[in-house]
Amino acid sequence: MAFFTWLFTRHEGGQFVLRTEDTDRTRSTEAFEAAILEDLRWLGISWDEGPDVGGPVGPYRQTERAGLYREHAAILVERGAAYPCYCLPEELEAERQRAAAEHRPFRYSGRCRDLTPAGRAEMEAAGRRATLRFRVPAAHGPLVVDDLVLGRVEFAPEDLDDFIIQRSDGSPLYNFANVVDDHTMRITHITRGAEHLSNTPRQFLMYEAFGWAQPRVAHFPSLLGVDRKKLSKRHGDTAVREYKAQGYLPEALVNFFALMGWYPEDGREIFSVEEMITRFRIEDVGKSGAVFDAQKLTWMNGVYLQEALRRTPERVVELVVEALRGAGLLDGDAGPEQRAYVARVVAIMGERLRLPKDVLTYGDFFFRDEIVYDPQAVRKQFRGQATAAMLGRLRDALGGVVPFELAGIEKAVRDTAAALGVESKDVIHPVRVALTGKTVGPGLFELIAVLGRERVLARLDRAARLAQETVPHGDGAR
RNA sequence: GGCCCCAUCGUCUAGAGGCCUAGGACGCGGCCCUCUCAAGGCCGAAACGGGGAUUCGAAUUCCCCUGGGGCCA
Repeated sequence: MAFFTWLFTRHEGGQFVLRTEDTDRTRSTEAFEAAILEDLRWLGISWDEGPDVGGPVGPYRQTERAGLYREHAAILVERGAAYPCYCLPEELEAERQRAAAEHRPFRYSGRCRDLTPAGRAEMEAAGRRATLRFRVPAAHGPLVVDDLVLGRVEFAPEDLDDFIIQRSDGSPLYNFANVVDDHTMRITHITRGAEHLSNTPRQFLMYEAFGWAQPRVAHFPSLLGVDRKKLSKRHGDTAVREYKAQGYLPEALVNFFALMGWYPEDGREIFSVEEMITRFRIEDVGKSGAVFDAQKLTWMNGVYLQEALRRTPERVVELVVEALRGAGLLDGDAGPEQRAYVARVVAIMGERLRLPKDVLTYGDFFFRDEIVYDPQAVRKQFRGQATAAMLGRLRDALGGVVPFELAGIEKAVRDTAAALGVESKDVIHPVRVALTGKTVGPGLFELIAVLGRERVLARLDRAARLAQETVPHGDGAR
């Protein structure tokens, strides 16, 4: 993906040229491009030239460069470095099948390589439309790729078949289009995924045919899914969208991506974009593909969410509002009042969040009129009449707390426990269940203050009735 | 199928001949702290794919195999 290219150019102080490679027309739409650019921007990845901002060597969309490719294909044909091939896909497929059946490697037969003008005319007359094939030179030394990440890699030219550079409809193939683009855009360093390594010798051959200097290349390790298969482009791109929608922070994503294949010398894992750029060294990039570990990403997001909480709590509030909306616990048009309420909630439980949606597991009760009692929690903390009585007492105590604030609330709870001759926690736990329906969540006193007297008293009442019905099991647990 | 790349805990990785009893991080388990959970602190389980070779000595170099991935089809 564009990520390492960005890191590399920013570190080296070069120009990052973004190009839309949409020769694979089946899945290329303007909307698709716009979405990708938007995601990159959201991640904080910036470029100096590209389809949206233009630049001196544009246009930056391959579909807008069709003429350029045709011109250059013509040059190769003129030089004899490429030739029209009239073989039909079905014929090629048949040859391939035959090769497989006879257990020998499939090579292009070269049938059209030395077609005479008369032979070509015959094919044309038969209504065949030609693709263009690149003629791999017969006697050529080893093709050496001196990769910035992988080191020296050699390919034997005789292993390369004459390959197609232009489809019969005149559209260019990826490999060819890239060579033309990279040269005409004066690209000095090609940085791309490792899956393109095998294309490199073919591209070098084309550079030679044109008489162009070869740029440096760097192949970064691929990102793998949990199945160890390479994350497809589509897959990876939609992933960013999904993480964004789930409330992941872009800085967490960027930090996480950086660690996929590259580690700073001192082993630190959390660093800012600035640090990342200054410390990034292409020679430290690993060679093996890395599996995307969603759990670690989530952990890292927690780290950044905590930082955001300290620095810009309103940003966390915004994220939490989105999560609540998504869960249907907040109106679509959360007004300032509701936001202020969410802010209070975030203030007392923000440190528990790794993802905005964690608000649902720790604090959904702040946003429900009817809270949901976790049966297990009820069974564990409610002891029939005794609990009901205790809740009633606390209700009365809380009813008299003025102002309804932390200190008074805590005193009321602890005094109730003392009056009952039990430990504070023996009151706190059942009360938490009574007010929230669960055994996990923010501190009880804080939560009571945020909930407010009215709701607290109502929930205590309701819980007392529930507790009464909850007869302790005779299982000897206590 | 041919060619190419890769190979350390489940995952991301440190390690560039002795510093390795293989280190860190996420995750996992335990303990502590504590009103619960989370966080935090401490502790723990967990890896050099296999076989040769070089060397006084190999995770580290070389070869083969195996496995995974990719490109071309």
